Amino acid sequence: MSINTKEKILNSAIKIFIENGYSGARMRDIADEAGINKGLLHYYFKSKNALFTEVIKSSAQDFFPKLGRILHSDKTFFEKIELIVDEYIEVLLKNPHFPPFIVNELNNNTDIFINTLFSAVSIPDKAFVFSLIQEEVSKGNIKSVNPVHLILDTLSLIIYPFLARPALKKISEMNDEQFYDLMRLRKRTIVDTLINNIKI
Amino acid sequence: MSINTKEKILNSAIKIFIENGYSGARMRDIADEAGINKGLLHYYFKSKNALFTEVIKSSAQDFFPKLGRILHSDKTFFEKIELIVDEYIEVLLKNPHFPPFIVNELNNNTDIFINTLFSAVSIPDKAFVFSLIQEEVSKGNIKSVNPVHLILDTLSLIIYPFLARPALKKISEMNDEQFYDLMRLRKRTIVDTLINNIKI
DNA sequence: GTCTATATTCAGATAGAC
DNA sequence: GTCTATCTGAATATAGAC
Repeated sequence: MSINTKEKILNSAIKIFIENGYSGARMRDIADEAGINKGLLHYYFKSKNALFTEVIKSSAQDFFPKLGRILHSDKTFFEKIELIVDEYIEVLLKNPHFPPFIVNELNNNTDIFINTLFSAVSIPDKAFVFSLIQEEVSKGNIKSVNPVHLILDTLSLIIYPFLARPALKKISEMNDEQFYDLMRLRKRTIVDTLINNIKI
Repeated sequence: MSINTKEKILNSAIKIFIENGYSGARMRDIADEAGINKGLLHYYFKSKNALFTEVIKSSAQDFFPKLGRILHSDKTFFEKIELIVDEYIEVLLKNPHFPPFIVNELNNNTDIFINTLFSAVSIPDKAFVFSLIQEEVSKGNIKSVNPVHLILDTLSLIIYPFLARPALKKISEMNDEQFYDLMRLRKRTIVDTLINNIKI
């Protein structure tokens, strides 16, 4: 069945690319993972590059739309922070290989990668996020902060542990389950750190 | 001159490996960068892998020893935090490609990479860092915190912007110089965030 | 649509002249 | 020590049978 096979290839490609990066992933492995042969792979996707583009588009769908919905919701500012931390970490726990994949491609293939990403999903608008923060400042709800730093703080605290995960596991002699537990506990810690830093 | 050539190769290799990662780096490019040919490259370094090992050893020397010296110094706890943030960011500003390089190799080649790293440089001892933090807690100088989270907070805030650098530059329409200025200002922000979070 | 077999390309490694 | 030329192997991509 045509559609089924294409789906199967795409899912296998997501897995292999995300685990190994572009240059580390082999068409051979993707074909094996999908239970088909290399020829058929090229029948559905003209080239490795074309397949990769589809993978970026498809996998990024899980991440950014959710973020946008929270930012545009009618929750309070502090509730939004809490929701972002909670949901982002949950998504990453389900896709722990995603952050290193993004970092790697972003740094090795910047322009192509960013353009593909931007054309595939809607990234929350910078100006909108800035205005959200500045509004809270002028209302006197939070300290006067540079929005760039607040955004960087938030992303850093959430994402970094997933990038350092192999080192963290090795040094702390953790298994996957223990890493999982640590990150779920860390949600509270991150929210506290962020709020401690901006509350009046 | 033998020694000079070997040095030249090593410096070129550091540059090429760090910019492109292991699988992205080509022996051809390293030879070109060093102004020699591939044959000579293999004369000095038996294989790509052997050369890579030397690169890891050599480049990691800049990072970890400095950290250890600060931790073992006789400064106060808060001064140590300030020094670590300051010096770490300075080193990274001089080597902005280093964090994505480490993250990539760490995630694609975990065991070999970590073993090579540990054999090359002395990473600050986990137990020692923990005891530093716990001592401050029992002295009543800082809140009772889980050392793992404090260490993760610190590393996250310092390192993450260098991993997201290409995206940050693109979204904020920054050039290298502006990124540099942002990170120098950010030192103060990071220290404040960390201390805000642990002070009594 | 799916397969096998083959062509092509490219990077790592070696051999051998100077 | 340094070079050029060549070998080998691996991975992407294509051709063509079924």
